[in-house]
Amino acid sequence: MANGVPPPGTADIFPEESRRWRKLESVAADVFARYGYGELRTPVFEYTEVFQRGLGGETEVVQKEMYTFEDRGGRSLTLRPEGTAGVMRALLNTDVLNGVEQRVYYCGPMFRGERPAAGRKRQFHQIGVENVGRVSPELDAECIAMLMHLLEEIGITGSVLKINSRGVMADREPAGELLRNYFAGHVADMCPDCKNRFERNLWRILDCKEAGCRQIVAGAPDYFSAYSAESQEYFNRVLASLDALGVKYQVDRQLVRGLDYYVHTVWEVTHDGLGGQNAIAGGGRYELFLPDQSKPVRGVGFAAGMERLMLVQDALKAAQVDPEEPPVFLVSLGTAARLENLKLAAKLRHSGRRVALEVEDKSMKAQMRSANRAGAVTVVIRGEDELARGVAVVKNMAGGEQQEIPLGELADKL
RNA sequence: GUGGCUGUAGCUCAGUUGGUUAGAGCGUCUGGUUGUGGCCCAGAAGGCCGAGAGUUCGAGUCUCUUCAGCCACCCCA
Repeated sequence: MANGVPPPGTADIFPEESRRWRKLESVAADVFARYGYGELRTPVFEYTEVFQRGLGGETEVVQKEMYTFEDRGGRSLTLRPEGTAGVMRALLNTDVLNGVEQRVYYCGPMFRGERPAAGRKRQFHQIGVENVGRVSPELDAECIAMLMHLLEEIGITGSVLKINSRGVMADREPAGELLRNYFAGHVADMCPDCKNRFERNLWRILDCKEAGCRQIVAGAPDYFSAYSAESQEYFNRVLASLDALGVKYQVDRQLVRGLDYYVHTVWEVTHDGLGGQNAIAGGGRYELFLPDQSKPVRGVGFAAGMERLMLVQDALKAAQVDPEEPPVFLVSLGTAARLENLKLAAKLRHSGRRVALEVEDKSMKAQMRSANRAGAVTVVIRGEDELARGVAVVKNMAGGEQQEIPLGELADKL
């Protein structure tokens, strides 16, 4: 079991790689800040009802992918499968229900009990934003534009934005009726999943990938025309705003998305070269009902899968990391020198420098090797002789030249 | 939940029709005379060959089981 292997669908991220994660997070934070978004950190688990009510009991995520457990107080808790519900729960402590705007972003681990595959982990990480309290097509467009802006800043090119409208809740019935009447005549030819969807989750038939179902879907009536005039106008204004912002999109009437809380605008950003999991980000406008609340929280937002973003960066050879400052390496000859170097290291570190040194008794050759491997640009060498004379030898690794520096001037020369 | 592929040193992998002490490259460590890295050379450490059972005189190699990983379906980010 615990043979250095983490549980299925989880991963250890070692320092070399976690630097990439930090870079991605910091670029995102920087971009979001320009749009007025601040970070909101919420717990990784919530009361189970938060997700059950928030995401809708019919969603597959809720039905079969949640990590739910009981705590010692007998409360049912769930590891968050997505970020929005918890953020909404937290924002109940603000005035969002009265229309006061909140702009927040989050990032961190999410948990879904799926079978792992390329770009799909059980503990995966999302970076997402929520704009809550206001309802406006321009806001939806700005949110989408911000997502595309982020992708641009992290070097992801060639992604495709697909967009659609789910209408408002009141549109579901008439539009759904139109689809139901049409699909009713084709149920016999559908895949087993879609036969089931026909009864329980009609709209999901639209994005079935089964060839037979897609053919049926291709002939489906234009449900958008069954939406209210307001819903149609809302969507058209989103598109107009995107045009104004120069954001390219494809209207895709088959785009439905798996979470039940979406209304009006929904979108998804895909990128090929990821294998089966080609969605790198998705979002939309939502009305989310929380336990004990009669009014829904209204907002718009998106989430991007961090692992997938990095996979795309890999494919594009666009990985970003901040260069590390090379350390000063202290070489010690003898225990007395080592003790002095330990003190010197502490002093330099307190003044902000990166310092590396060998603390085992090693030959000078071995220490120099370590210095080289550590990428040191300057090396400070001290032995009995230097100690006695109050100097240190400073060597430049690139050119190889070295000189003696009095201790008093040492800090300035490094 | 269903299917396919794969499990041999820290890493990437070889291991011939089953045959003695299991290999390479990279990495690590130590040397190549006094206190100097990268390149080169030499040497060393490091593996119950994923686990369990079976066939056999003999299994890294064959069979079964199991676990794990990857990939696909599904679902989604």
